[in-house]
Amino acid sequence: MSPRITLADVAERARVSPTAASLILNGREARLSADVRRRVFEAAEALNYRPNLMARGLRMEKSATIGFVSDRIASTRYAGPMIRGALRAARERDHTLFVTETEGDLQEQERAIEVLLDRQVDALILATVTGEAVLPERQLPVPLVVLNGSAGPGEYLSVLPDEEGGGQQAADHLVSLGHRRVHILGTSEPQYWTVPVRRRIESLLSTFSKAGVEVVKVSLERPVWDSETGFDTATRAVTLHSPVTAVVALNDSLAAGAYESFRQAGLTIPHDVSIVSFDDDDIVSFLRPQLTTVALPFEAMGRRAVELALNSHAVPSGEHLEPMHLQLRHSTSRYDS
Amino acid sequence: MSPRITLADVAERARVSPTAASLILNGREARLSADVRRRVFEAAEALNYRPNLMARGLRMEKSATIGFVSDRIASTRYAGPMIRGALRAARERDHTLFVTETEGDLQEQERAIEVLLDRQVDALILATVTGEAVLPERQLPVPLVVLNGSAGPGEYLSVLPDEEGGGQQAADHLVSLGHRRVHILGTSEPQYWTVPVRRRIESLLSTFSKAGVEVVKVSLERPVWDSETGFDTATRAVTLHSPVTAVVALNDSLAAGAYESFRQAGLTIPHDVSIVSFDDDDIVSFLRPQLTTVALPFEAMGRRAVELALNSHAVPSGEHLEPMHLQLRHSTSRYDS
DNA sequence: CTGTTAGCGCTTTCAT
DNA sequence: ATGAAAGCGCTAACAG
Repeated sequence: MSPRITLADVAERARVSPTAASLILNGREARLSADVRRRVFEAAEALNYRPNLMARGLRMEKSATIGFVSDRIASTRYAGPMIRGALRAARERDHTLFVTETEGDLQEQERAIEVLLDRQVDALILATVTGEAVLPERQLPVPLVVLNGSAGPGEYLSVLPDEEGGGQQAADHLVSLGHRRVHILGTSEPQYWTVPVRRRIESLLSTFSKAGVEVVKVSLERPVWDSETGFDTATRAVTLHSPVTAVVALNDSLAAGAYESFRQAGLTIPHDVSIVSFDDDDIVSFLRPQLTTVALPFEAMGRRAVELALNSHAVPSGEHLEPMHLQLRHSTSRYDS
Repeated sequence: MSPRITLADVAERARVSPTAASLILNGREARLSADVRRRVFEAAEALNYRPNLMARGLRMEKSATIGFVSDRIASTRYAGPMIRGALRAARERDHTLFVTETEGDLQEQERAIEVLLDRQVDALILATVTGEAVLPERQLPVPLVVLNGSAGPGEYLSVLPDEEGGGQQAADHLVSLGHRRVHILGTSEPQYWTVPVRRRIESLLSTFSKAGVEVVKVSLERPVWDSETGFDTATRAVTLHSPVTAVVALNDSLAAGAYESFRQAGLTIPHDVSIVSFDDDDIVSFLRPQLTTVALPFEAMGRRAVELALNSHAVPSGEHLEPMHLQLRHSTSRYDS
């Protein structure tokens, strides 16, 4: 009933060739006469012409489309901001995102990539929430950027938080407040560490060490960063050792557990114990006093991923680090020995 | 360097016409000889042929694509599960999702819809987090389903949580536990109520009323459902009135605030006061004792939205309600008068 | 400066 | 049972 308006219709109405119409509507009309231009625009307007992007894509061998494949999108709050950042950057560049989720299944990842390539995406973004991506073996016909995952040895582009800078900021903050004895909440055996986690921990350790601050270790009961673990382990850290004056929680869930643990132990934050954390998860809004934490720059990372994906030719492969920022709130205070 | 393998290549290698190859690879080969079939499959396999979905879409005037436009995707945990449900349903049907975010900007919504139509999506899903969608004025060339928003007077399809059923479950639960005097935390002046909210509240009210349970009203200080409000208002409800034995929080954030409020008032959950809530937000995992809450069925809704979108011809327009489910946990107990 | 022609890769009449 | 040819809507060579 509503036959699609095509470029041919516009051209006909403007009494020019499709070529002219195409040129003009795409702003490459330097040469066309003003009168022709006007007629074309008028016709397009009158007919309410909209280009068929599939046809254009077919012809140009470019779809103005990016495939975003994520391991998890719903079950964590990480994916949302990454997608948002990617979406914004894509929109600014007149690209649209195909979004898919693999649910951590490698075979599904392969399948998703195939399908997206069949759709002629111009680039792929492989986002992970775990920090570790498994890359497709084969050579891809389009650029791939790994988002929030280390790239491994290949020639891939990857975008990661600058964990080293983040760790340093957290540690420096506590050092500058005069703390001399701290606990890092969430450390488990090194074999469990993903690359980003390792960087975070090592940066913390090295910064504290340089400042001569003592780090008290309490090994995790389970290598899981949830609030239960935070509760259990913080309790032990407070119970079993001569008191630390500050703790660095390796993520906000651990910190939330620690809050509860300290409350039950009768310890006041930040008066009795300071706490600084990582991630700046939404959940921190429930904590009182408000948690000082080093934010994971997910939105910026998502944005960066599409920027890189669309400029892969002009950009060195390897890791691209996005700065982390300390969110100063109210869970830390000066330690007066 | 790697020239795309086309159907023509496959046909050539199998020494058949493109027509035959197409027919066979699409399983409409009833007529072709077994030998030809074998040759085609072999050739496709050998060349690792993959169809160009843009070309197919152009020809078939069907893209096997759905446009998902959401007002908010990152800043709330609602969108994630809806997208996941939609993603899963789409995948099962060999469709791919374009995802966009409008950030609540109506003009951006129009723009997003235009772009998706230019991309020849077969259907549109308009998801909201607020519960209220503003629909495009004009007649769309493809089916549109409103996700988590009431559809208004138009001929649209919409998917909503069954708030009435959810409200009833929450109220029935408290009634069955013997509570006779409850507070509904989060009610503000009716002019602030969105359609879903109104249904939730009215269902609560009517169920309590039928059971002869007294509902204590405390008007909200601000019409905002966050934990601060929950804290403030719960405090007042406990302070200003003869004690209620149970509260229904209209969402989990309010409940979280109430938890803190009750704790400070020296009230134990569920011993002194029972609390049941709505949403089953991730944040509830931080609450102790664990919160009994009526889950919003977002994933099922997302799934349903694509099912409807792809079968719009065979389905009555109007609202489609997805059941809500009470998650029984540990924040309620029997009231022994 | 402008228009004609061809072709992106696919599916689909329509002949054979 | 099989293939030739047309055409989806667009843009890029190439002529004029």
